[in-house]
Amino acid sequence: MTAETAHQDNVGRDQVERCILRAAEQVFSQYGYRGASLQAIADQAGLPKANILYYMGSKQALYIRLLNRMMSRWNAVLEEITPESDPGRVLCEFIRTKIVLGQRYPEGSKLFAAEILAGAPFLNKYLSGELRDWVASRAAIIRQWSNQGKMDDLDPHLLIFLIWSATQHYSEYSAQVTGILGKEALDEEDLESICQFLEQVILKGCGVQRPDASLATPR
Amino acid sequence: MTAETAHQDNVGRDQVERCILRAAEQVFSQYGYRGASLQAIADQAGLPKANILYYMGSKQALYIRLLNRMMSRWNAVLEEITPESDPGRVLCEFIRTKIVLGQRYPEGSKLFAAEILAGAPFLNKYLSGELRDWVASRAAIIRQWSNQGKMDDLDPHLLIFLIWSATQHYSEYSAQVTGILGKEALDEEDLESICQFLEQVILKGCGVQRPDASLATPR
DNA sequence: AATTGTTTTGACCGATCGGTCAATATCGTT
DNA sequence: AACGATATTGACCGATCGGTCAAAACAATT
Repeated sequence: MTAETAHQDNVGRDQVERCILRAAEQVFSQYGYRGASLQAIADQAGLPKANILYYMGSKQALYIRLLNRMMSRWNAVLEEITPESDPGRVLCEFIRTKIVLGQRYPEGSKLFAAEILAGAPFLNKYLSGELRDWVASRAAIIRQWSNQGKMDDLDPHLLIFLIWSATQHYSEYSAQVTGILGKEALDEEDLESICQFLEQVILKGCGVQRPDASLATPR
Repeated sequence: MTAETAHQDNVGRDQVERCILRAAEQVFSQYGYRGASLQAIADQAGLPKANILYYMGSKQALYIRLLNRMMSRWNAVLEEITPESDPGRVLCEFIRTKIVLGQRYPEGSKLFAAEILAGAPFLNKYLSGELRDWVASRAAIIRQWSNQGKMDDLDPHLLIFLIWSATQHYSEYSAQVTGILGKEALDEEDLESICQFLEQVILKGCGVQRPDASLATPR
């Protein structure tokens, strides 16, 4: 048996839809938009193919719905960052949050990655619109930190890219990481080591002091 | 017109094969193994579909041939590394080489990425075999550098992953990077900035001195 | 029990998939 | 000019693609 089916004992639309979305996320993340088939999604969900279309309308609508859901999951990241924030604390939180998100939604992360690989045909407006603004505003704050002497003078965009890539690696490239480390999967201990490593190297590399718990600013 | 075709004026097998491989690399890198179609590859190469199969045998054989070609391109990286090497020099070369390879073979890089995203169905033996050994041997040398006090005591595997992810980002995620930076493509100047940034942050983050050209060791 | 609206699903559509094959075209050798 | 070897290509195969549709099953209200 592959996954729990929604064939029986469902109570409402929501449960069926969630089941479909979960199945679709798995299939799309593995094979990308074009490589995924509705039949494979239907099999994964334990439903006939026609039922998928009844609930989701079309393959494209289902795919876009998954993309939007994944984007919304990332919206909470780095929301409350200000020029007065402690860079070390913020960067640590950034790294940790990205790692956790990648582990919580590995299929969603891979889905996004596949979309970018394909040239972002459905996301180019988002990338050069909302996301660009998001990055620009955070970059401006990081720039201020540099000017205040809180950290080295670095291109904030490249710093954000560095943290993105270094953290996403462990969800999107999990097949490579586990293959090389010889593990079935990454456990909590591994993830903690990875967070510690990235915090240490990146913060030190930026000339940022690690946040000291005993001297922690209240907020 | 999309690409130069091999339809006319070819001189031999090699040229036709190279034309097919180039077209196939483009299509596979965008859509992954399952999402790519032989018809799309044929159109890209300017040849009838049957001709692709005549030269390559099957879709899978063509795909595996592309994977092998990409792996062989990476073989030269970090070949001549020893415990006596200067860590700063080696890491800089590592970063720079990976960036250059990613720019020279962007489709190949994306092809590899798509294969990993799909769970590495064709590469799992390579990942947990040759590549694991390659990483282990380099990790052992990095470990010795740490013991010699040449750099901080860090998990060498995670350091290699960091450099991989940070550099590959600019080829595999080029759609995201250019979208956010608002550029058509990355030029030489951008790439030099990226190399400088990564060298500075990662080397400093590892406690490695940057190689000073004026004090350069001869080899 | 009858009626109405919502789900479920198998059958089916034209298009495209990877792959085969035989007919044709081209070429090098004699 | 004739011939065997190699390339090229359109036609075709069964399977699968995304999507439609109507009939059946189910649920809820009267």
